[in-house]
Amino acid sequence: MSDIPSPCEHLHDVHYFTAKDVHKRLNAAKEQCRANGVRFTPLRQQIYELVLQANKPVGAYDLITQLQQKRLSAEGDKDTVKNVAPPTVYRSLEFLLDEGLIHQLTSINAYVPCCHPRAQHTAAFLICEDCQRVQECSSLPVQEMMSFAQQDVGFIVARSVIELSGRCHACQ
Amino acid sequence: MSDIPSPCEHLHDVHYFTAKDVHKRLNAAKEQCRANGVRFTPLRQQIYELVLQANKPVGAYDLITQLQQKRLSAEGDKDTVKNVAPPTVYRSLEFLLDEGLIHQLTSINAYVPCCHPRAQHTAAFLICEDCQRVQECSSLPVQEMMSFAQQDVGFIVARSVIELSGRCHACQ
DNA sequence: AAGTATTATGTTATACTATAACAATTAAAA
DNA sequence: TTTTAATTGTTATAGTATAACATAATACTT
Repeated sequence: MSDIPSPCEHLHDVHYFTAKDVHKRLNAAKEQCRANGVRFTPLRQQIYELVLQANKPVGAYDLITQLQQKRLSAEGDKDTVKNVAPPTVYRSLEFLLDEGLIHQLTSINAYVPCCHPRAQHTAAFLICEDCQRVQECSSLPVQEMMSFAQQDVGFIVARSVIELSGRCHACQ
Repeated sequence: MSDIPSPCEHLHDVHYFTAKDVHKRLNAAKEQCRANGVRFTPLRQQIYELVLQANKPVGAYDLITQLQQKRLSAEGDKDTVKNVAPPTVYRSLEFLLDEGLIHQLTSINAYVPCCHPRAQHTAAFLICEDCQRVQECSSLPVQEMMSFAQQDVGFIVARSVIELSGRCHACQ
């Protein structure tokens, strides 16, 4: 991984899962979905896998391309392969977002795995414009922002987008 | 304005400028641009004015429509009116962003006036999904997030997107 | 003031991101 | 098994943004 100091236990690279890690995540997701009574279909699993395997945030249309290629190389008969259209991917992304398995990076129109899949949680993202790596942070300052909004301003936060772009420690 | 408590001097509604306020802003912007050695052209001024006059965040294509209408009603001879194409508006928006006169709300693809036009400053935005009003906040928690990223994580922040959507105090 | 360079705007085309609407298919429930 | 519900496929299109080049306006130089 990296030699970035981690003064905060809630700060993580979101990339560079080993094959083993990916496998673990898939199983955990399968289990979580069963527990939640929702279906972790092959399509959803494939898309989650692609997001996990990427070493940088992936765009929806990247996923469309990759999924199409996967289908072409998997299928024997090329003529029966179904096309991958945007809604196919966007719907699965929405599912994964709802399950908290991935995060959307609004500022760059891309998606990354969630470091700690669990109930909806707010998080900040540090996006390196140089190496493209992303760190997810759900630590103190983020929570303070939330409580500031809620308690001091009286604003009830439903959704948050906190994305800081710049240069990560390793790229300086 | 509103009866929202303002525990923080750096918290402001970004909308509801009076005609007088708009006029003041335009003059201030003119002065600032002169000082910076950049040109505050009629087009840029018009677009800034539209952003100031809006009582909610405006999208680029809203501005295109409004600008087109303005040209049609201003011009006597309808045949010589030039069309407003996207680049026309986007380029002026970019200029206004660079000058710090407006902010971009990435999560809703819209633009709002900056409360305190000045050197680039990071700010958080509270976006009410009910009344559409936006509050700009450059107070403590935001600065803490920045210093956390920079000092504790070693991440140099170049651009930030901090947007909290939900319900404002008045809409509860 | 004329000519040159620079900046800004107009124009056309297109890329990229995302969703609506409806059909077909698959899985779950009765 | 039949019915129902959920998922996926398919076609079309909406919405956001930029590339590339032409024209026009402004600033600069002599």
